[in-house]
Amino acid sequence: MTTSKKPTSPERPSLEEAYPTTVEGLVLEERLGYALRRAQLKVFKHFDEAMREHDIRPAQFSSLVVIEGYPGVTQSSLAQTLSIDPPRVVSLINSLEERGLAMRVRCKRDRRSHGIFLTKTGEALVGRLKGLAEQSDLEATQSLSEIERRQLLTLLRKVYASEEGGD
Amino acid sequence: MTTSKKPTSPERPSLEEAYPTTVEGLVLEERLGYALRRAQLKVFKHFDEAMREHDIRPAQFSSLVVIEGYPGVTQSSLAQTLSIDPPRVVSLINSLEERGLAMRVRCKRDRRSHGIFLTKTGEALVGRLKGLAEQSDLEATQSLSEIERRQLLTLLRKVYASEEGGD
DNA sequence: TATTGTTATACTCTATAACTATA
DNA sequence: TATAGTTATAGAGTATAACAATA
Repeated sequence: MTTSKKPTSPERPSLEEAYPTTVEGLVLEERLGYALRRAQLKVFKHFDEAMREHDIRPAQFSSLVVIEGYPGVTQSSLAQTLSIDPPRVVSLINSLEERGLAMRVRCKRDRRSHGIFLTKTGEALVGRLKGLAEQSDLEATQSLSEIERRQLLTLLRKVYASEEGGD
Repeated sequence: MTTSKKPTSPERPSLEEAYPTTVEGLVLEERLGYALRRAQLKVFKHFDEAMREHDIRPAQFSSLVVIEGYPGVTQSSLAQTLSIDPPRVVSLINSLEERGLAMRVRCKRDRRSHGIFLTKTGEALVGRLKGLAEQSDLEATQSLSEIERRQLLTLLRKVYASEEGGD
């Protein structure tokens, strides 16, 4: 319970000479957070490669897919859906708008909010991107069978979907 | 194959008025990268809370655990093990050394390299932290049964353990 | 007064290049 | 020359506070 932050003077280990060690097995591999981060790094690396030709970042892709599914979605709703902060949505939509992929349309009923829509260009691109993303996922998880891949997706959803108050 | 980057002038959607939409189901949820990121965010949030009292970041925790398992590990080996870059290891070890948790010992055989060891303080702390981390993982995945949790860990390891050249 | 979107800011994480000291 | 560690730096991603326009 008490904060053990007070550093004692470091005790020198008994041996005088450091010896290089080869790290193989790892207690760390029992930790879920570690496994999640490593797996995510791998999958995202593949994703980056797949999207490089179109210069699309993960958050941009996610935004495009949500806007496609919910044309006219507001920025605040998008922020909530992707669980990112409103300021991030601003630069995100700016980048999509500058590239002619999406556009803001002022809402007449409530002139504070903007609806976001895909342009024709954006619609064409997101269709292609979804195919690339799916292919990238498959390549990144070649070591899994189709059944295992579905199991993994189900388990991950079960983890993040369960809200317990804070989120 | 061709890069469809040339943005055409954005076509205004047919409707004049944007309407707020409620986002519920999501095609995005079929994407592995998205599910991984969301699950990781949740697990890491719990981890942060569990470690706040000791002011320990995920990378610091991982380093402590590896050093505990492999006393005298070199910084380059640690970088490789955690798949982070050497410059990151420097500031990481600096922070641990400043807090009296770990220390560099110059290797006599090859005076370029340092072996890293835990201090007595570091050893005591990492023992406590491992317990907190395990408890945090359990809390973050309350929606999973014990069997499902093991399944998830196995699947994740299978994903990131398979090297295919690039990593 | 509350809400949508925005600006400004800062802090962490990450990646790269260039330097040093040793080999 | 090659390697281990270091320094400096810059780019993402993320989080917060403060502000403008509108309700």
